Amino acid sequence: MTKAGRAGTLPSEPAQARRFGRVRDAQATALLEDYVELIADLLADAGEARLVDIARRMGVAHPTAAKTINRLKRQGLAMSEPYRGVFLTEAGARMAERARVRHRLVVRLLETLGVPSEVAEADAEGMEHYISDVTERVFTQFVGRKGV
Amino acid sequence: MTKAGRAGTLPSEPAQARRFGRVRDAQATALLEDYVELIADLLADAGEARLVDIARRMGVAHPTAAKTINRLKRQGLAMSEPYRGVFLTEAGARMAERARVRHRLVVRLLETLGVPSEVAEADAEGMEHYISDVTERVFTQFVGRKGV
DNA sequence: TTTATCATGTAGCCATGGCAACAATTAATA
DNA sequence: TATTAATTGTTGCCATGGCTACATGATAAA
Ligand SMILES: [Mn+2]
Ligand SMILES: [Mn+2]
Ligand SMILES: [Mn+2]
Ligand SMILES: [Mn+2]
Repeated sequence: MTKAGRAGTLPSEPAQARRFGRVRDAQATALLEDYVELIADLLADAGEARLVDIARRMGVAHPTAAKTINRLKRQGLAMSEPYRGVFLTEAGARMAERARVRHRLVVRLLETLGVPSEVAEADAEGMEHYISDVTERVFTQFVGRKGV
Repeated sequence: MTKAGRAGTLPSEPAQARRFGRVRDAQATALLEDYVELIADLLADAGEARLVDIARRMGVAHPTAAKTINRLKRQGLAMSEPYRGVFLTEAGARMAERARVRHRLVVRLLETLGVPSEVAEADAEGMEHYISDVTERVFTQFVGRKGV
């Protein structure tokens, strides 16, 4: 037996496996997205993105930030000379821009639904990485229809 | 200089660090939540939760699932005897229930906004772990007002 | 121009979460 | 019952993403 049950709430095995696989993929890029987004913001806002500032804003020790930045460089998303600040490649800048758009969209969606700004910012920082293109379009429509 | 800029889009340093810290915390428990939720579903649906089935549904190799289940046991969320299926402790069952509620809520919210069911299920699998209590309440209100 | 401070780099440690390969046990079938 | 198949366990590998401690380079103060 053990196979019968009551046709429960479980999705099909391949479908569920696919979903969890997509979550793993998204998780793998989530941190990189946050880094390039932050670097872009620092460049725009302060003219440079220093390791110390990146580390402080991410809330991690500086060697942790250094390692992640090396990973960005290996993946062709960032560049830097020793003891100089960090810059984004074309690809990095594109990723940052997409991340920024999605970030602000999710914040706006949450605020439109009535979530307080501070909470919206906090929750968006996690949620933003798991939104598909389809959902992104739906969100855009919704915040357009409602708030301005 | 380098400090001036144009009072840009950046949040305060401590606020931003706090947010990223919360994201890291949520990420750390995300996988555990998915496992206990799946185990609960398998128990309800098939009467037992076997390692093979868990691994297949998670889309990972069985040693990967075995390691995660050991972690669940270490954290007092699951129990199992060698070569028998996996069960949840009180704490594990509670976590599963909360995960299940949030999962379905996020799916319903997305569907209510007009996201197709299949996409809603996929996106919810990632988003669900980053929703604060406040946002959860807002979502509940919203789907209550709208849907049904 | 020394000297002190600050920023960056580097090494090594740990836990997580993937994998493949092989061993041992349990269940199914011949 | 004996053999085969399936399940579970175990080991060892890798990359990621945290940390501390220490070395080195650059900047600011004395
Ligand atoms: Mn983020
Ligand atoms: Mn962001
Ligand atoms: Mn999930
Ligand atoms: Mn879930």
